[in-house]
Amino acid sequence: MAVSMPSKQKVYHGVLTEIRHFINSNNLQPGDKLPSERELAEKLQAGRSSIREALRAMELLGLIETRHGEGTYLSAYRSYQTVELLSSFILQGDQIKVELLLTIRILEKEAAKLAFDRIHETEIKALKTIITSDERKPNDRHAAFFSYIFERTDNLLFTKVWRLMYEFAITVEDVYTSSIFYQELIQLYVERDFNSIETLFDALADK
Amino acid sequence: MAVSMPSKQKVYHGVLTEIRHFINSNNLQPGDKLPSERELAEKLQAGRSSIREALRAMELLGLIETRHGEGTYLSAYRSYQTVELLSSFILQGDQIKVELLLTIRILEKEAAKLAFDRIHETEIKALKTIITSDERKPNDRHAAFFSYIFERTDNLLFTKVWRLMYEFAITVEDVYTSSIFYQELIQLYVERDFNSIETLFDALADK
DNA sequence: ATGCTTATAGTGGTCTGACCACCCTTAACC
DNA sequence: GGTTAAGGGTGGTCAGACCACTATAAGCAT
Repeated sequence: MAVSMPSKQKVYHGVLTEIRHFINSNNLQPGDKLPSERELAEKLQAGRSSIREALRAMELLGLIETRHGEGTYLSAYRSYQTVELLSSFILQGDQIKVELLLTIRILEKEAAKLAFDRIHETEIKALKTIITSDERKPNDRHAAFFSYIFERTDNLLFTKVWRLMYEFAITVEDVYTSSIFYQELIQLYVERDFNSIETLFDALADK
Repeated sequence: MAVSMPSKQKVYHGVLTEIRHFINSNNLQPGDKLPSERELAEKLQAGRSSIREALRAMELLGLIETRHGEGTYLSAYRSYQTVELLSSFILQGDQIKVELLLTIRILEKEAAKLAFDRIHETEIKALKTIITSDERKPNDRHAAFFSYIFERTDNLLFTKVWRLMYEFAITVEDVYTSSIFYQELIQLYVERDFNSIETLFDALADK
């Protein structure tokens, strides 16, 4: 019947919070350097192992990047390696692969619609250039095509979700479609036919 | 000019891979127990601290759950605490909150459409019960309502993405809408009016 | 036999100290 | 001046020691 505060928060959780605080109050940007592990341990009054547990978790989440012999840095984006490793944990059954592809298609469809008002002559020309380029592999061309579209949705979070899932997906399967599809989508932009976007993507799903 | 294999993979990365292997080959299910840290250390020929770094990373990702004095278990879902902590890292600006809400709305709209063919008399009755229940808080009612819908999309991944973002969102803002909205959506199910779902959600976005 | 209490072993949680491998800077050398 | 060597700082890893907590089993009283 103790009245004691639970307060059982693990040290590494606290460290995580402190590091975030440090990043915010010092206004650290991607690429900036964090204090060394030993320094953090002393400053936060914790063992170095606890600091490391927090740091490794952040690393796997793609929030930081550690360079042996140099230090720990705030990273801009999730590293590819991490995504691949994560995907191997999550993408185990065949069912989930189907779901992943379906989900990606949904996101791309909505992006195509969200960006509709921001795609005109200039953008259409850029999109055409992307799909006619023979430089890239099909998956990369698909990524470049939709990256361009997502950038015009004005929704960075939406874009990040898509990108994350896309990177998951290509570790296990192909995502690109027939080149006709891209051309048809572009054609809809040319004709300013918003409502047919839905239909175009639906046809893809039934394939 | 050494020919030596780089092989600079960190131990905790290897541990991660080994653990995944262990889970797969033993066909462990959510709720099952993992070997103890000391046992893993011996089995994988690694220090306990390296094991813990891998485990903590997995924990923050919501893949496992550790219970002090008991052991480590495969977890079914991400723990709430972790989501809250993660969100504090990611959701820093106001802009991203707007984007989050928009993205959630998109996911919910698509779920409402995906589940369309699986929602009839029985399901409609259940949905009505959920929104008339006064037991829950608005955010919980919203979650229950759409959880029910997402469960009928047959896309577990899609559901998980939504749930994750939803848990992010409610740590910083309200997500529920006016109760009229839910009733209108239900009405569309009653009238078997698929095409108006899109319109209904669009109206929500303009609000 | 049944139920309760209490020891005990096993588990995660944390810290310390010690090395190693690596990177960069600086000082010494040629 | 250019090259090389040494040192200090950093992450990477390990071993061992405690502590806190939980479940189980042993012992006790009823």
